Amino acid sequence: MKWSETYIPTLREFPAEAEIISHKLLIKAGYIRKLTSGVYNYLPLMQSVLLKITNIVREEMNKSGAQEILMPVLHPAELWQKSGRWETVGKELMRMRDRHQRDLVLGGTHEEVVTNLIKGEIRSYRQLPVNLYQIQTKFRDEIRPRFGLMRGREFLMKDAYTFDANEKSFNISYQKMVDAYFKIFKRCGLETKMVESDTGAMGGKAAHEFMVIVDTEGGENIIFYCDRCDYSANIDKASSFDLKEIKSEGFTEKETFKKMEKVHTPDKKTIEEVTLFLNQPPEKLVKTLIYRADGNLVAALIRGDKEINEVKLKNALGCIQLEMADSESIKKLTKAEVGFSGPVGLKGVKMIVDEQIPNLFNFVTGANQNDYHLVNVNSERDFKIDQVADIKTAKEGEGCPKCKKGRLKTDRGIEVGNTFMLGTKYSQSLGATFIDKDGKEKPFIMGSYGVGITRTAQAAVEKYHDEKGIIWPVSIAPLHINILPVNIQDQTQKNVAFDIYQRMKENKMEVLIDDRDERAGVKFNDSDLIGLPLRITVGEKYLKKKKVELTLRGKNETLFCPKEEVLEKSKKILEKLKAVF
RNA sequence: CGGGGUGUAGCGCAGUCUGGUAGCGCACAUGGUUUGGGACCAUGGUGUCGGAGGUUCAAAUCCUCUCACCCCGACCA
Repeated sequence: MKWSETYIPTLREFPAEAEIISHKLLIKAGYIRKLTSGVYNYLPLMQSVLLKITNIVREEMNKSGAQEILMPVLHPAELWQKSGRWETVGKELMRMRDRHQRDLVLGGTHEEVVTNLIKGEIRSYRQLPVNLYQIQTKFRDEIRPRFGLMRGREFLMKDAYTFDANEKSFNISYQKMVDAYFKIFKRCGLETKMVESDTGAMGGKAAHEFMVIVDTEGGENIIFYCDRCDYSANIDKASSFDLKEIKSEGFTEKETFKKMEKVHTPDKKTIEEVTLFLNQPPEKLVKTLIYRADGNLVAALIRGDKEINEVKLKNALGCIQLEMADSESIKKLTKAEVGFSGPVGLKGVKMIVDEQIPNLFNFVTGANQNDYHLVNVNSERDFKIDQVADIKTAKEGEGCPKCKKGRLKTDRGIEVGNTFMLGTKYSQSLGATFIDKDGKEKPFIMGSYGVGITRTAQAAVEKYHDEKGIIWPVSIAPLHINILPVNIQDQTQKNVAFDIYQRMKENKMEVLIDDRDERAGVKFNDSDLIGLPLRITVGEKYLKKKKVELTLRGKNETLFCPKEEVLEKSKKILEKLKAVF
């Protein structure tokens, strides 16, 4: 490829619209351009990267026995109504109407369509298992698209769906996908961590996410892992136990119930204020948070030093919509300002408490009266608990729920893939069944598996860059080599550069030649910016000695070699780079 | 949806408070000098000032409405 004939619109300045480094670099280096919020054009270099990634995905999927298909983007609303997701997915679902006023959906995932596809056609357990996948554009009406391709409204995704006759077979299918995913990301140059995750609107029994660990702001997800065993989970799933509960006496061993008393706490609303005022540790306080779950008010209780995890709360309540109640509703319910809510005497609401609460004795709560708190409150004696559940957010340093010995640590990650154990949620709701060995009709056991293609590309940039630009892993670099004649006006330089270029092309090497009549600085900077792994500099300095320079992107060292040997040398270097992945 | 902010040349921005010829840098075009890390000189082209309405002799500037985009939060298959 000649640079002069390729659309690579690099910028001198960082774009104002981008926030994180990978987004800035993709725009500056001429890989992507925004059309509208969360929607991007992929320019030639980007398209090449995406093809590299999809090829890797395709190879590994095919190896695992999956079959590639292509399903429609446009779905009838009816299917989504049958599965229930017309309601549960809510506003993220991109909806539209046709000229007959029929509701349609722009697919953001294809469980409904794929289930419908095999329904009635796969009738026997003998035809199972089946794994179908596609690589296709997906639509999600994100509330706030951001970070370029990280959270777009339109993006490329590989999605796969498995159908099995029984749990045993399903577990094998699931493991195959997990193995394939580790291979896919590894081949893309990305180490990933597999973490337990919430199933969300997807439904099903369990789910995992594949995270690229980064230490930049691009890592949107907080993941927890144990420093002793292999436990790891994302923030919405991670559970933990509190070391304090075990260490400090009085929390687990029964204290004697003290008499409940009302104390005057003027203007002390926050945990911090009450803690200071009453000289009690935050662990002795209990927060009462009023939520609205599918329209009904719910009181959620949690220890003062913990944070509620709304995903966990939502799951525990089994509701679709969950939001903090507005202050008017709270005042009406508690007859007090927000900040003085408490469980004692609260009527007409479901009382859900975190699993730590039943172990607490003689704690402090709001009194449902302005400027008053209650001390020495005890559950069951002073108020009734309707439900106990883990509804708190895990914190770094807390105990591992799996091995009980290690402590939890945190990392920031970019979710590049996910896998869901769907069970029979979709096969049942859409009536997709087969006849099993025993002659009985049963719903398929399903799994679904996604890889964000565009997100993976950006995750690689977020992971591999320096102050000058992108440093692509060789396996997904748009091209391998950039030949840079320092001064294209110089006939010798030009001839040598083009000679190398021609020979490399004849050898099917992936090569770009910067044949632009630009000054050296511009070319060097652009070369670093677009981030091809190997640069071959042809300049006056060393040409006199019949030598050209080989420079690895991201490394400072430069190798000199006679121009006759550059082809072999380059091949060797690239082979070595490839071997790393 | 709530809070904050921005829309002026291809890109980055000034000008808006205090109404009076629409600017700067980069990029672009032509000519020349230069040529190993974002050159220099000269000349030149470039705008519905996001849109609509209003106030005014006069609006990028003031008022009303509206659209788009960005950030924080809620949300996230």
